[in-house]
Amino acid sequence: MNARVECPTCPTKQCFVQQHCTPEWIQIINRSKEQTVYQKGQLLFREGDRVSGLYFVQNGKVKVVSNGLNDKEHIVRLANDGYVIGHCAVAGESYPVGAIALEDTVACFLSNELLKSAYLENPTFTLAFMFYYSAELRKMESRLKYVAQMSIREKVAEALLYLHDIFGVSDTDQILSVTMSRQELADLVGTNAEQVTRQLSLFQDEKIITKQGKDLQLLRIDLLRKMVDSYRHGVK
Amino acid sequence: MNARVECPTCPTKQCFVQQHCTPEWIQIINRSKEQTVYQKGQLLFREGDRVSGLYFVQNGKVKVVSNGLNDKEHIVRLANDGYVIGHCAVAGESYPVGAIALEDTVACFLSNELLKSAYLENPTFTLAFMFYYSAELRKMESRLKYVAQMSIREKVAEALLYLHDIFGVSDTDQILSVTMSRQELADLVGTNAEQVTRQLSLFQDEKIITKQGKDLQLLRIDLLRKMVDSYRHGVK
DNA sequence: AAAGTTTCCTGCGAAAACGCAGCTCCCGAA
DNA sequence: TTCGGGAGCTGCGTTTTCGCAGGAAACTTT
Repeated sequence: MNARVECPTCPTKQCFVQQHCTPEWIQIINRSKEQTVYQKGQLLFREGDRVSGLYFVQNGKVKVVSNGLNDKEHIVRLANDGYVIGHCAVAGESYPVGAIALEDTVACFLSNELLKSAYLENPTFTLAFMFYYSAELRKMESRLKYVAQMSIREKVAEALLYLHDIFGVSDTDQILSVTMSRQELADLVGTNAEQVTRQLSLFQDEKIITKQGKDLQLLRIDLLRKMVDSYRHGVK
Repeated sequence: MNARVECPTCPTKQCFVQQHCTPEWIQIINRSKEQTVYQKGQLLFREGDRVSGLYFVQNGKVKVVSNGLNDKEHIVRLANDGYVIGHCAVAGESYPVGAIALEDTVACFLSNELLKSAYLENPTFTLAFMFYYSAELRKMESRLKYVAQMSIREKVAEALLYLHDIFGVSDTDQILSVTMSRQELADLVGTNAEQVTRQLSLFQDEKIITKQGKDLQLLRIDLLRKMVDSYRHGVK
């Protein structure tokens, strides 16, 4: 097993703790945090569990899912290194979603009690969270619009761009840094695996993407973006 | 015209300013705020405008919209008394959405500069915003799931429940406190006016709702909730 | 390398959603 | 009371999406 990562020397620099807490608080949080290694496919928490704190992704990839109709799961959002999972909650609330590791992942758990004190003694920490949630809200509103009005073709394009935004691509050959099954992609955009497959095949015919084994290479991100952008500006 | 409403005596008790700022800060904000009366249909701000602060709805109803394909507008969210509109933004950002009064509305505008000082000197004010945005984010994630996977029937049911949650109904006869056109309902759920009309007619046939002139009376909220809940728990 | 398992691909009929077109109803103005 | 305009309603043909089913490909296990 890997050694525990200590906050003061954590390489995940975008973590709010490192960015916005005083050195003393970084030490306090480091002592109190619960660091866990999750295997691919393992649950960080389950839908319905009592919310008792927040998870900070130190290293890895996580999907946040919610169960819909017919055991169909809906991917609510995806998280990469430095992202926060779980919402700040008032006492007694339970998660409306579950979180599952997409690959081996290290996450740090901070309890609500600890966070509460940290909020009050690190004003910019709180402010950072406020801005973070506000920004996430905006992104979500944006996605809502897409999912509500776009065709399957546009939805799949949007999903690829979303993966690109969150996880990025390899520097050299534009291969998406995350591997998702057709079903997972479908769960992300709200359709079924067949439609996703069909659309990806079409994109491949059009030389917009190429399949490299299980991975996807984005040849023409500009065209993908155009599909969604033309939409965004009301001109098709 | 109506007289200006002063913060210390404002009847909208759920406003964050009144709830979480010190008396001195309530005075400061009261002096600095810009209070405006918007006529029904008037814009608070336009999509693309530079973000320079937040709008607090003192009294009225507002829809936050974003333009999609073919001039189709998408209603991102609805706001009632005490709700906050506009996100906290980093410098230079512009609104991805516009806001339009659904009926005559009084809103107070606070500039980013003022808010910044208020945040730093009223810790619980900041914390309240953080929780607010977090809660809104959760709601939005939930709506995203619905909109992504539900049938038109379920979407319309969800929309009625959403209106019920935000604006409520008259105490005596369960008539929705807000009047929206078929087109606006369609913009809310991401479909077209015809489907909404059809579905509302079906609901009326099933004695789930009744039309009272332009208004809707919700006879069986339990059945509407069941449509969405059964969905939520994966059992149809 | 062969067998087994899982994921992916694709054709096709069924179902849902769309959107036009024509009609009715409601409300305000003359 | 009548007229005109706008919103709402609904029938129907078209398009899109769905989802099953059968086969191909890829990955695992022995």
